[in-house]
Amino acid sequence: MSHRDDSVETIQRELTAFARRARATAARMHPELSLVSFTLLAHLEDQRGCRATDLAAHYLLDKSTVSRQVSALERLGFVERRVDPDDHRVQVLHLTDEGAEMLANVTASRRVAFHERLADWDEADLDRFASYLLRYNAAQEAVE
Amino acid sequence: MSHRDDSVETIQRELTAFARRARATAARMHPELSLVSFTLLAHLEDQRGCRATDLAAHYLLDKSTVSRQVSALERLGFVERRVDPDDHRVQVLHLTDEGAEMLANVTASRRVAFHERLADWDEADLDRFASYLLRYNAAQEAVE
DNA sequence: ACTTCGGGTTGTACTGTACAACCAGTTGAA
DNA sequence: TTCAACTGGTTGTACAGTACAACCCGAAGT
Repeated sequence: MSHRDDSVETIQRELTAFARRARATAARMHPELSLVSFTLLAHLEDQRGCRATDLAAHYLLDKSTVSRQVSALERLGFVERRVDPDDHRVQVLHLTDEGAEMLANVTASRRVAFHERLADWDEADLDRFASYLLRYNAAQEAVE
Repeated sequence: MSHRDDSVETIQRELTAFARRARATAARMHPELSLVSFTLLAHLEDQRGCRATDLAAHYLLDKSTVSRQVSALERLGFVERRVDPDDHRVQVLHLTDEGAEMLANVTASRRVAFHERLADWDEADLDRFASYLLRYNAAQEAVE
């Protein structure tokens, strides 16, 4: 097996290991906000509101899944819906103040965790690692 | 925000994005073998058999979860249990021939997928990406 | 011999997910 | 202008994966 194959094998194995663990780790760290909910809230913040359909398309989720997730987030008071006056079918979703606050808390503690894990990396390595992940995910997105 | 913070932020975001997608992608690619089942089978192959408890410890899963996963894999004919003659409580799990074959098939097609995704990477980048992932996961394991 | 320990299973409950059927607005074409 | 097709969203249903707690059984140490 070539060195190249070897590297691909390692990348495959390690990314898989990471994926397997990620949800459980997130759940342990933030029992109050699942990885998916967190992601959806972050997207809402990022986009300053969007439609449920947009979330579904962006994250490759079924619209029913998004509908239920959003309902849960609404029940928790983290999200509110505003009917679009131009098209009464659509509900534009927005973060509430509580949602924004919760998101900020979770983001902050995630940030701390990541910083700890990466504390002994030098800046050049961090930079390269980040760019590799971006490149990998961009390629992934392109084929899905 | 420093360049360092920026890189950490990106790493966090991209790893999270990857994790979110991994299960769904795996399920689409291999409806016959979930990411978890695949991982368990791979571990069995790697270790040439082990106990359910070992799987639970290694993957931070509850023993009941492993018990059910293993039952499913046994029903599918991919795994067999052999009672340990020295301790009648323990069942040593082994891949069956069908299990090994299925694992080989899935491994092969996963390998192809990863090779495609990484086709235009040069060898030095692959090598560094692999080593970064190893380093990251090793650090992660240490704290869990 | 009795207690405690360790490996494993079962009951139960919850989350995340998909698919299909549906409802309610919107839009375009006959 | 009306009706069919489309679009955004919800609900019914089903399933995988997971955890926790209660339990069973065999092993080990006192």
